[in-house]
Amino acid sequence: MSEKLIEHFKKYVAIDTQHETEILNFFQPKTFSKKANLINENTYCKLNFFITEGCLRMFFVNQKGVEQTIQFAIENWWITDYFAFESQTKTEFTIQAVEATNVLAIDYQHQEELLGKFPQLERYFRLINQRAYAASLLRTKYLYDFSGEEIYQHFYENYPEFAKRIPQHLLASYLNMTPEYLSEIKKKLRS
Amino acid sequence: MSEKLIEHFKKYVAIDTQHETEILNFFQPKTFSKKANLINENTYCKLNFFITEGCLRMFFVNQKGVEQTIQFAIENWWITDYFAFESQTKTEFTIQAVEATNVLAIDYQHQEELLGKFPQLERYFRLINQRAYAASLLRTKYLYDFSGEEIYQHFYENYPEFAKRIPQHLLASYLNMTPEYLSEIKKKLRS
DNA sequence: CGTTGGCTTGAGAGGGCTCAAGGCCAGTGG
DNA sequence: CCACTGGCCTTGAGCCCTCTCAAGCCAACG
Repeated sequence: MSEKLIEHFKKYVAIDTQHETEILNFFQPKTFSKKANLINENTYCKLNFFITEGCLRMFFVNQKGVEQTIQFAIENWWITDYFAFESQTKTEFTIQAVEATNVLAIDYQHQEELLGKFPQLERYFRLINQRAYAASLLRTKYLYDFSGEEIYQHFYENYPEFAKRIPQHLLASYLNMTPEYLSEIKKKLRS
Repeated sequence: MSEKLIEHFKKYVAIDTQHETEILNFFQPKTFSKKANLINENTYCKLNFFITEGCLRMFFVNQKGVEQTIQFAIENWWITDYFAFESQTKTEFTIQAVEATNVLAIDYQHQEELLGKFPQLERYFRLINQRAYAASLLRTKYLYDFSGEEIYQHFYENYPEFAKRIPQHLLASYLNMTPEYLSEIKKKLRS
C-alpha cells in the first residue's frame, strides 16, 4: 500500500532506497469506511492525507443547509484544508469518504520534520501545490464560461469512469447545480 | 524596488545577506504601462512575475467573446499561468496591466537554476503556492455559496480600497456578473 | 418485504442576463 | 483652455436558465 506514496515522490524527486522506510515511518496508515468523516467542520485540521486507495470529497454546508462539494480526491492525490492545516486554525470544511478509503496521514509537526530531514520533498510539495493551484484556476474558468449543461458534458467527456464511480447527487453538488437539474440535463442529452 | 522581493522571501525562509545580489541577478526588472499585455493568450508562457508595484489581472475570452477576469494580483504577489509555465505549453490566458506596473520577471530555466542554487526557495514557493491554492478554493466556496449581491458585499467589505482602485467593469468580470448587474446591485445597496 | 435514500418528472418562480439607449466624465487635439 | 470624443457607468424592459417544491418511482438493504 505504502509503496504508492514513494512511487509518487519519485515521479518528481529522487529518493534514496535506503531512506524509504524512514520516510514512511512519518506516516500513519488509516482506513475509513464509506461516509466516514476524516476531518470535521469547525475542528482543528491537524492532518494531511495521501490517498492510496478509494475516494474522498471535501464539502461545506452552505447558507441553505445543503452540502456543497468543492473537491474530490482519488488515488495518488493529497487532500486537506491547507489554510487550516498551515495556520493551525479550525476548518470550514468536512472531508468525507465517498467509498471505503485507505490513506497515509501525517500531522503538521511530522510533516515539518520530514521536510527538514528530506529537503527535496519541499520541491515535491511545491510542484504538487502548483498543479493543484493551476487546476483550481482552470476549474474556476470552466465555472465562469460554461452553462450547467456544458459543465456536465465537459466533465463527463473528460472523466467518464469517474462520473460513473460517484453518486449523482454528489456530482451535482460538485458541478454547482441541484440534483433535479442534473437529472434534467442528462435526460436532455440522452434524447 | 527589488528589495521588496528579498523582503518577501525573508518572510518565509532565511536568506544570507551576501547572496541577495546574486539572487536578484536572476530576475529582470520590467515596467508595463496601463493596459499593456505581459503575456498573450495562445503564446508560450515563459515568464513568472513578481509585482513590486501596481496591479495586474489575468483573463480569458469566453465563448461569447467577453473578457472574463479570473484573477487580480498586486504588490508582493506572483502571477503566471503555472500550468503553461511548468509544461512549456501555450496559455489560454492573457495577463494585462490594470495600472502602470513594475515587475521582476524570471523565466523557467532561470527559476530552475535559482531553485537549484538556493534550495530554501523551494520551500518559499511551496508555501506561496499552497496559499494561492487555499485562496482559490475559498474563492470557489464563495462563488458556490453566495448570490451576486452577497459576493459583491463580501468583496467590498473585505477589500474596500481595492474595490475603489479598479474599474467597475473589471470588478464585475472578476465577480462573474455583467457590469449592468453590478450597477443594479450598487444602486440597491445605496438605497 | 417494508423502509429509506437516491434518481426522475413537472410546474411555477426568480435571479441574473441581453439588448438598447442615455448620461457623465476624462483625456486628447486643436 | 475649450470642445469633442470615446469609454465607462447607469437604467429599464423582457427573457431564460436554473432553482424550489412536491410527488412518484425504483433499488438496496436490514
